[in-house]
Amino acid sequence: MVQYTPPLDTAFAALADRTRRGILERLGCGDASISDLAATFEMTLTGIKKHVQILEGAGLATTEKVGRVRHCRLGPHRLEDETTWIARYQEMVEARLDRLGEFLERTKGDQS
Amino acid sequence: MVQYTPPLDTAFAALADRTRRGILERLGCGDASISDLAATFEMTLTGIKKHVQILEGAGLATTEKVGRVRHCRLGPHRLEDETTWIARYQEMVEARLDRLGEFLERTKGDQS
DNA sequence: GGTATACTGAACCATATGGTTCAGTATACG
DNA sequence: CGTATACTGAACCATATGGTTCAGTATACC
Repeated sequence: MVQYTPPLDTAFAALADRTRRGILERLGCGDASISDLAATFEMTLTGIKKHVQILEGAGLATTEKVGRVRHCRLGPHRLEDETTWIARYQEMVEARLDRLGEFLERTKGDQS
Repeated sequence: MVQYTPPLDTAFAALADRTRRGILERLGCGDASISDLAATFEMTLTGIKKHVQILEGAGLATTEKVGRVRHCRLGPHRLEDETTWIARYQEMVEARLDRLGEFLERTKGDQS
């Protein structure tokens, strides 16, 4: 079995790390180099590079090497599918609560 | 250092697995037992139980043992913080694109 | 050309993750 | 009481993850 990893997996996994979310927030304030990020998050260049690669793999960051510095920026992925999935989950939870409320409503006058 | 795991980590990590998302979708159609889920996802009871525990830890599912069967249902967590985080990310990406567009607009007439 | 800077890659390490098996325990039911 | 069912827990396993160090390579700058 080839066990293809679905995009939702990679995006959610990328977001499941504090440091990576931090990097994205940092990039929201403007582009940064690997060194910049390493300084900000007190981590080795190699460590930061791995995180950036994961973000890149998930489409949440893009990088471009200019001279000896690699510039990192946000995007291009907008997390549409992830948003949709979560919205559906929220609807399901709501629906469950609605059914519960309905049940309570129905049984309220039913007491013998 | 205690290295406390932030809630966003656990929620996103819980969502980063195909099987766990499948379980949540299944629960959206109605409560299910461990055995039900094991049959649906062709996995051992133990395997399913681990996934359910992770979902429970993330607040995405609740379970209650009645007799010998454990009933699993959705909720209570509504993923509000996760939604908020993603929305902020999306705003940042938009803002980045806006700045880029603005830059292109500004330089368009600037050609020597 | 020589030196400092910025990154890269391989190797390594500890721990986490996603799964299994197998031997229980607890409940239901004839 | 005996047996089937439903789950649980411990042990184990392979691989992934999140980090490091160290030895490069490539670019910038005097």
